[in-house]
Amino acid sequence: MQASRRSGQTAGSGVSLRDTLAAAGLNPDLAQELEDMPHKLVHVEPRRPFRDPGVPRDEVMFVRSGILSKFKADATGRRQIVALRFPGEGILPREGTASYGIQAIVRSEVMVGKAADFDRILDAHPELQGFFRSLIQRDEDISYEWLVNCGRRDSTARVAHLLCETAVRSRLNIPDEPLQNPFTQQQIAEITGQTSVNVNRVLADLERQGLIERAGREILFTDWPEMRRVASFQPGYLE
Amino acid sequence: MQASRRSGQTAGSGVSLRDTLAAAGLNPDLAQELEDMPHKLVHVEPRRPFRDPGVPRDEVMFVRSGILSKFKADATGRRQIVALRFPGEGILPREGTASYGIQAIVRSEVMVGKAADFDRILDAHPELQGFFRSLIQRDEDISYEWLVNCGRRDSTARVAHLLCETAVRSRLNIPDEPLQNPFTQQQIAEITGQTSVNVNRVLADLERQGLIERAGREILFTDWPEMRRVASFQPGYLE
DNA sequence: CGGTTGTTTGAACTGATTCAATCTGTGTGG
DNA sequence: CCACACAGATTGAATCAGTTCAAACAACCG
Repeated sequence: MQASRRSGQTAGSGVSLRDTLAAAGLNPDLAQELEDMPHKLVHVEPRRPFRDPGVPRDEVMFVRSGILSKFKADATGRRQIVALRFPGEGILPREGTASYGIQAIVRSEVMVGKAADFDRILDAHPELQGFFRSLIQRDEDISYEWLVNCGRRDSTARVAHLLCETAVRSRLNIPDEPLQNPFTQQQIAEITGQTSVNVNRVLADLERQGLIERAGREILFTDWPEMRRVASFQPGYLE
Repeated sequence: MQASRRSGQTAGSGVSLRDTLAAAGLNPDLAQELEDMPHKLVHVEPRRPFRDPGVPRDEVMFVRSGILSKFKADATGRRQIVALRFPGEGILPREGTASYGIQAIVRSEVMVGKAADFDRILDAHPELQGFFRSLIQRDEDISYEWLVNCGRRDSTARVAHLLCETAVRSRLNIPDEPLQNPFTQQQIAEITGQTSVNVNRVLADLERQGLIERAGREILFTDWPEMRRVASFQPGYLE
């Protein structure tokens, strides 16, 4: 990672950690120090075990490209995806074991560092705490919004809401730029708490209603205001 | 609050902040310092507006008795409760506005302090950060479990799971001690993402199956192992 | 007593699941 | 270049879990 200090570009493609942190308001020197932390750059293949539930989660992760998912399973083994991490987002280390596992949605590049190294930097710079606290609060807000989504919205709104959130978190220029939909219908089902069969019908519905157009995995938002209304999507919770 | 320094008991009933923090592993001097922070002791009436969504949340809260809920509403106004706070738990301040509102489930005593005062203590004692980080992670784990609950479990399991979690978080001695059920059926519906009518049928079902016995608001777990199985309740996520 | 809030029950309806089959696109090896 | 395998998408029919609407009932309280 040392090479990056001069060029401003780290090895591999994707989002730069330092730039992301700086853009989020962090002191550039601190951002640099975090980027210079010892770490591996891991290429994660989609839908293969990456981190299992119930094991210690003593790593910091930063997504440079692709998408990671946190998932749990109920007693009968049905999977529920409980959180996503887009490029520029990360997963903080935690005490003890994590109840959730981690898998990639699509092929992803992830920086993985040791919790011990991360904590050392955190201890040396108390002003980092407030910064990470507000990142954590955003994640909390997203969880709450997902709970509303699963608990209170009908199947169509749930899928529409996920598409809206995905578009915004992918930093798309909506509605001009099409969304390269990263999810299989099975994954959308695992996020929105339904079956893939129904997701398929809902997507067809959304297209029939003229809210989206699909070409393969590509989704174009042809009526963004109406899409937001159907999804009851208020992007405020994403900041 | 000064009076409490000597007696170890603060004004009003309920859980002591200092004792709770100390029991959670915090240095007793720090626990005392947090307890001595300027604050009001507020009595919150159930199901009346307490804190509205969309306003700044520049307060720390600590629940001494009763139960607080965080709630959101979808576009059509249907409420979803996204988190609960039992005695000994709290709500941390946050930057900007909160997307959720706060209401009491039952009459509650809540210590309410200013974020500025709280942050001052936090800044003076960096070792507090790790402590609060692990509290936040528990809340995150609970959110994730709730997502699994809403997304993947059927109506019976959802209600059963909530009852199990409530019993454990109330620190009951299960199954001997009966749970003084704090929720109306409407509130259970708002937590588990269904209608109060169905909650009523589910509760009747659970009783018919011999998993619980009800007397007014009191619930006795007559077959705790089977109850846990039906709910697929693994209390690990509560620590 | 009347008013309010919460619980219980019934009947009709509907959104989503389940199961199963078919279709499509993509990659692989012969 | 074709045959085959495989993962994902699509469709239909039957079923069912949970909603909706409406009404009755119970408990509590000033």
